[in-house]
Amino acid sequence: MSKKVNIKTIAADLNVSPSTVSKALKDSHEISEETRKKIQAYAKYYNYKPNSLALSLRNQRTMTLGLIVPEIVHHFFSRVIYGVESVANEKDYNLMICLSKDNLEKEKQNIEMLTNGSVDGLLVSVAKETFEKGDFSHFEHLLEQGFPIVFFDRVPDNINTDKVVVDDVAGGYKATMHLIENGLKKIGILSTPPHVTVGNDRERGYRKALKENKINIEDSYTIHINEKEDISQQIAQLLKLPDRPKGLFAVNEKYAAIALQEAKKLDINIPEELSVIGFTDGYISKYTSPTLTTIAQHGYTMGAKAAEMLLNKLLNKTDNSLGQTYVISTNVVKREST
Amino acid sequence: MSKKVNIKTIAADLNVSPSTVSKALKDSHEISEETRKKIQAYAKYYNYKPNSLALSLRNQRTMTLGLIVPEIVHHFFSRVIYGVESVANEKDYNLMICLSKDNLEKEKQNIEMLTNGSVDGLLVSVAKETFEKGDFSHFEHLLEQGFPIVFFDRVPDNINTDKVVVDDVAGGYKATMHLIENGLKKIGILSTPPHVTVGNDRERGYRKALKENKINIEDSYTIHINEKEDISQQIAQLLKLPDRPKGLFAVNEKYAAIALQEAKKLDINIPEELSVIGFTDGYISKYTSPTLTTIAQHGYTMGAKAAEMLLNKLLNKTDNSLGQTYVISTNVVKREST
DNA sequence: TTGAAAGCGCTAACAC
DNA sequence: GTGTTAGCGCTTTCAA
Repeated sequence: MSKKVNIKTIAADLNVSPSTVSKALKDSHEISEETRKKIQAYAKYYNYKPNSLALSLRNQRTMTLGLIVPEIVHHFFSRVIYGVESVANEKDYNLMICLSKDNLEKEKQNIEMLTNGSVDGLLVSVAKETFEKGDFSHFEHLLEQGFPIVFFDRVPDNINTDKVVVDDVAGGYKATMHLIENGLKKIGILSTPPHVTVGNDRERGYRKALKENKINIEDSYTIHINEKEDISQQIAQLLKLPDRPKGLFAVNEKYAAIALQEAKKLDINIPEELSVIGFTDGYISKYTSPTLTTIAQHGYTMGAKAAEMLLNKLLNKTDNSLGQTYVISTNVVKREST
Repeated sequence: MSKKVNIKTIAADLNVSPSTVSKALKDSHEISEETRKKIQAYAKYYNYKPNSLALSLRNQRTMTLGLIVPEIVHHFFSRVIYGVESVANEKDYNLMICLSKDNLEKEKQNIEMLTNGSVDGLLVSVAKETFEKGDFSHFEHLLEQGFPIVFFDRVPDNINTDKVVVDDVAGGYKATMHLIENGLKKIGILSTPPHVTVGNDRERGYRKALKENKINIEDSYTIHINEKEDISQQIAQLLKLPDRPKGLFAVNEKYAAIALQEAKKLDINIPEELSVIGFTDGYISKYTSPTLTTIAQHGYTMGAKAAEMLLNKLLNKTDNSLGQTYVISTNVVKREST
């Protein structure tokens, strides 16, 4: 390993002091042109790079943002990451991405690790388990300390902080309206258990649309999928009802795709006999057959917006207007399944 | 912001010296039980966390690994990340993930940033553009310096370094053999342009299988997809041949999924009239209808293995056996499309 | 125009 | 058993 150059070694080799080198490298006018050129040439030749650790320690800022997501094998979060990354890079910020794997303990560890000086601020989408257990102490602690943090997508309800969310209720409403506008009245929903807020909100939108259109809400048309059991089978049950729905709103892409498969097995034609609409940022959706109509979630925009809010906090330290919430609106992307 | 506690403030508040605090916090036997307890209690109460920047600077190691991937919106890379993460976490290493977006300049920037002290070692899957332009200077530079680095999946050919790869030739061979074993002889391939090594290698495996089985290689059965044009149309052309193939090997999941869609449009029954096999780590594959038979790429294993190799370098500094290559073998995952 | 010194937060060798 | 000091790599007063 060719020995690593740093300011001190440069100074020694050139018989000047470290501070001279430091200044010369920043083109300071305090240093004579001659010395400056000499030092810069040397630094370039030996490929000097300032040590970012030392810089961060010195400047008390790391120029990196922390990002905690529940998972990454998920097109939506991948898109979010892209959004965050673009905005951060523009301002010369780097990104440290951590996975909570929807696990409370892991989330706490991530927080711990990231906030020990490694990052200047945090972007978080909260783990499922955290909601289930209702333990937000790790976040509350950070907020008390005034640590800059912006939540997105899966956000804690009772904490007053900056958030970026998708309007899930409106999304569910739009999805259902899309089916209603296509002349359907018997509309089912594949939802999550109630504690998953996004699913719950989308379901509220669904109910709202039905009510507004004076369509009776048929209890047997609502399935709260239990992911610990066979998903296909739970969906098939709905499709096997003697008076099965003609339209189906799935609160995520996976359920929608499986519904398509099950419909096929049961020889139900899509969209003729059953219209299906999903909710996501569309990845599988384009490759199913038929392709899937969905509610676009705009992950990229969400990530970009969240990063923007965080950077604002970091750069204009002045305004500490807490608890802003930015809502990303959704829209229907029409494909073949409706 | 409640003032941040550090060793110095603790020392001042407790009227001891910083080194006493430091030692007490590490349960050093040099410190009396009484003082130790007192300091530990204080630290706990005020939620003291050692500053990782300072630690890294001091210890000359960051306990974090850098990971550069071309993209993240890709199930395969997501799986790789999981693999890396698991292994790294087990050894208390953190992860810094960067995206090159298949862009040479971005890749160079990432390398620059990560190797300025932020990470102890690097895991890289090389950008497409880097291969196209053949500029590996940024990597060569690091290797000269002895910076620990392990390449995976998309690896530079002419650089003697540690690598983890999938046996793409064998994978292509297995995929083709799977079709042949199903009694097919007219087998087409949806491949990439030749400069994409993974596609090229898989295609070589395809040819090998045909040759070994004395099946004539029909030129019109090989499509080198140009992604800048309409992919569906290029695939449809193959399916519209008067004497179209009965089996189809797609070198990635996307082409396979689109082939399924096009076949459907042309009323070609799958798998009765056409068998399709893809190459990937399966995400879309499970949700198409019919579900797609694929060659499993084992992204998780690849990530885990790469991380393991890197950590080995970092932890047992002794053996610097350069240029190890670990090959991950593939296997057929049978689903409905064949 | 240049350099010495202090300090970011931490630790370890070496006093006391 | 506790404290002093120096140093990881860098910058920034302040003095020369």
